[in-house]
Amino acid sequence: MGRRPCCEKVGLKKGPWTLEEDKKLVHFMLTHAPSSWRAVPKLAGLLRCGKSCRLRWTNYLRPDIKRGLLSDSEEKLVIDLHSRLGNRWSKITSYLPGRTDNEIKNHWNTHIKKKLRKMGIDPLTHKPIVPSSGEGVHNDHQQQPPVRVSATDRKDESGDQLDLAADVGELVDGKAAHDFCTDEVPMMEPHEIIIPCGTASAASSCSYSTSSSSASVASSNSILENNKAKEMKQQQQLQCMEWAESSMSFWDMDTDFTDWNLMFNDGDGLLDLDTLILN
DNA sequence: AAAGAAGCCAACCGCGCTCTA
DNA sequence: CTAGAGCGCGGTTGGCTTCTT
Repeated sequence: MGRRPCCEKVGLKKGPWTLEEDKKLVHFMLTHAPSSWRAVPKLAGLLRCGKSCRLRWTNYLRPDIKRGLLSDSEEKLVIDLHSRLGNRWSKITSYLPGRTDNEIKNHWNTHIKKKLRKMGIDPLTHKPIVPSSGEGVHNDHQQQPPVRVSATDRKDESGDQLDLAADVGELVDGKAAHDFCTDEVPMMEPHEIIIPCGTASAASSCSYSTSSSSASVASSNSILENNKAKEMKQQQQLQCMEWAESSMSFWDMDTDFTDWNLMFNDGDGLLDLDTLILN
């Protein structure tokens, strides 16, 4: 039995998003609390599939996204997390507030991999590359990459998040033992602790989690739909609407989206939404 | 200045998981 | 218990930009 496509592909637009589409999606997301992504394009007046909308929102349009190059400390954190988690980008991203899994993944593939190789570290295994005669610089066959755990295995990692969080804390404190040579990849110093951009009250008061880039509105909503969370939902929807209303002035001004980077990212990559919104 | 190569990243694809009826 | 719907995730691709010759 073949899997049905996520939506009827006929007549749906693909490829790069236009300014108009972005506007529609952002406006919709800020003014509604959609219960399913499937319904989003229809309700927002977009000729896109729900999946495409979710991707565009989570990877590009979300207000709490921190754009621009990863800082050194972020990069170090990614490297360390990758050595522990492997290619579990969403997991890695959850430790980098404001970053998206797609962004981290791209950055890993285009920058960090090269950097590590240059430093003599195998990006797969995080072990020093041992040049062997007759073969390339890689010794992938000698070292297994971080074990990719199955979903069922992941269930057994119930304490994973907390344990790793503690590890990251240790990492920040410089106490953790590392799989790779710390001489070559300096660890984070305490002063390098990243202050989540989500501390901007505007972003954090909204239901969009800043602790996990993959925490989409949909996932938030699926949680919120839970009876146990109804009360929270009402509260968060109110907060979200407050944010939306206050921020809608952006859209009323015939906003040029190219200015968004400036709006949501200052030179340090830290957001100052409070200032922006309150003004 | 032009052409080709390399780099980069947004977006797509499809699998697997969870939830629900 | 089962099947279907929907979502999240990771891998891959396509096309634009920048660099090199």
